[in-house]
Amino acid sequence: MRVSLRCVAERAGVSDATASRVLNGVDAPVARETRERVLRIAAEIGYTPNLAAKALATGRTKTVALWSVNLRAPHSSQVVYCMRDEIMKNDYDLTISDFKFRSDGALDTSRIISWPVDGVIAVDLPRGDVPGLSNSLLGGKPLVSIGAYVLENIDHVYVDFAPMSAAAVRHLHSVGCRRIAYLVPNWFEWFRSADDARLRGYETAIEQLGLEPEFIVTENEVRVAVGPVLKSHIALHGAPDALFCFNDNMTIAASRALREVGLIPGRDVKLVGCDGIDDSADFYPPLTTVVQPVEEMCAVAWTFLARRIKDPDIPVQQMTLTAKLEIRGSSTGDF
Amino acid sequence: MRVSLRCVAERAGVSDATASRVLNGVDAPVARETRERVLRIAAEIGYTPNLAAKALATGRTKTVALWSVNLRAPHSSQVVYCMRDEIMKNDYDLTISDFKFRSDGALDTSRIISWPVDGVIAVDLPRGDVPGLSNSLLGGKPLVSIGAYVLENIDHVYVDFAPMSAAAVRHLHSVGCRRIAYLVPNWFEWFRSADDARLRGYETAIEQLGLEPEFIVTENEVRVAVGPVLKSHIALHGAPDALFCFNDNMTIAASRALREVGLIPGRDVKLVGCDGIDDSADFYPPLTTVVQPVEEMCAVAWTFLARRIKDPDIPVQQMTLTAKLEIRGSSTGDF
DNA sequence: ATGTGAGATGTAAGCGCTTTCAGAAAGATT
DNA sequence: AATCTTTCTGAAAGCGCTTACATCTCACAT
Repeated sequence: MRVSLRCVAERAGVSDATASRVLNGVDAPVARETRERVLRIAAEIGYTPNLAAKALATGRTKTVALWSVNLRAPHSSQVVYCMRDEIMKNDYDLTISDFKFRSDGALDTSRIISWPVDGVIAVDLPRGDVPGLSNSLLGGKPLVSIGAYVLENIDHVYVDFAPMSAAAVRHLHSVGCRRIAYLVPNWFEWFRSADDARLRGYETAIEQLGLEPEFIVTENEVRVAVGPVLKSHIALHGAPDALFCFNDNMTIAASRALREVGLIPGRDVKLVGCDGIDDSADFYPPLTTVVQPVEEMCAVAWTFLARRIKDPDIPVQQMTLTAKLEIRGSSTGDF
Repeated sequence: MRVSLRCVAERAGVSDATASRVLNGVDAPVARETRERVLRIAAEIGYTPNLAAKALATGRTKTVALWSVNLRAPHSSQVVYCMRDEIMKNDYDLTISDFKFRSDGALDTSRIISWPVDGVIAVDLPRGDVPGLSNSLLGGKPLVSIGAYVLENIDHVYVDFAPMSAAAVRHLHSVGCRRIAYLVPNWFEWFRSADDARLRGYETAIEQLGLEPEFIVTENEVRVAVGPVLKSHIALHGAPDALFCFNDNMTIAASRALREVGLIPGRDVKLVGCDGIDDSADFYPPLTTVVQPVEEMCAVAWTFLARRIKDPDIPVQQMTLTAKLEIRGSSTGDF
């Protein structure tokens, strides 16, 4: 039998109500003596409140859900952990989940809706078409999204890759590259339709420089798929001067594949990736990468969520941040 | 106003009890017609149960907490994600949290205890001295731990590094290394006292081979600390033939530092790491590493937890698994 | 007819907590 | 001394759900 509020109350010789007042409201009018007695006894018998009961009674939990597409992806986990700090700093607790998809492919939101949390932060929401999602409320729960795709009508922190992917291409051009290919997963068509900013930046810059766009598209399972696709592309068309990669994992996989066909990554083929994973500077060659302003994203997201929790009726909040290009050996050849 | 069970019941013209029976018990005796009506209406008005209420009423949630030291560490996240699959495969839900420490340094377990979950799986529990933890119950909740340190009296899946770290040392010896140093974080003293199996394996093998043990100990913050420490060690004592590294992150950081002092990792200094992070094969040189049998660990842990949830009084369950040495270029020089 | 039991449903208590409301005690004000 | 405040505390309802237990209705055997 767990120790409940009533246990504390009984031993202290007060009613549940009083015990509850002591254990929660700092401001509640309770005699100093009573308060101390209750606190002492609670500590003595090791009382911990039953959160389910508390949630049921109050409708609040001081907990938010952090919801991510794929926690294992380095970038998601960066955001998730930064967001976690932000949330805990603000004295909320959190629970982290992957998105879950139903068999029909739709996002399964039921769990989030049922679960006793005060709000949800969604990292890299896949597209904007979450059923039941409207106006920053997911089944009545405040929701803020963080990601690199434009979403409308919901609170959203948007990271615009376009300027920096264009900058990356120009940078590659400036170090002498003329055949700059975009290495991208085969959600490609989808990226086109979703107006992916990386793609937009790439195409804009390529055109401005008077170059030819070139795409190397890999199968879904990225890490293992990059090698074969890249190698056969090279066999057919020869190697490009440079690879602009959808993310750093692809850069790393590409790097290995290049070596396997006798090319030195960073020398023979320059490399730029995206996201700035933790190992990027320690990799060999050190990776040039377009990093997202993770801390700022998280801080803004929290602000948005806190505001909406306080008042669900405020207008939609959106903010656009830009990424940053970190230049290292993999694109300069200097390592 | 959220839609509640009662809403469904009212519209269907039945009592809450009946509605509840329909929505839960597959076996409950409800007229086919009634059942269908209730289900239809529930779907129509988009009913989702209030988990807090459910948890309060039943004392169960079909949810387990996954508790980790540092989710961002590659190894933890491997285990966490594998464990996640295992849990979801068994039709449970999960919530993931980092360990939280109180200001006095003790583990803060209150949150886990209060939170409505049926059990907890702790990944890499720091030592065994969790207050309130006894006999696989954490404040009355079933708990299973997964990790590389011996814990007593609690359900535990133990990964024994000793045989494989000894094997790693012998392997390095067999490719010609004679000065094989152990690169380890400065929790070192602690590892000694905790009888760290990596260390034990290392020391055993070194002694058997008649070699001198050599330690390179880094400051807490591993990723940034490895470089300076390793470089100054080399400046003072010259470079060892090989580095046995506490984990793959340290291998990667070491690798960079070696290059910075003009040594080629994998050629001039052989490298073996631990954990088998996702990028280890794609790294340059490809990393030799001692991998843990993550899937098996998770499967066993789930079995343990499921059993204890069903019956909290069964005797302590423990199992020892061994790691596996994956040999790649960083130790053979062949890349 | 009568009894029996299975099947279907409703009633009500209770899970552990918060919170409104009202009442008691104590002090302040006239 | 009577009244009014203020301070403190308890009673009780209710959050949304489950689950014994009670009830009622038939179909069927006797």
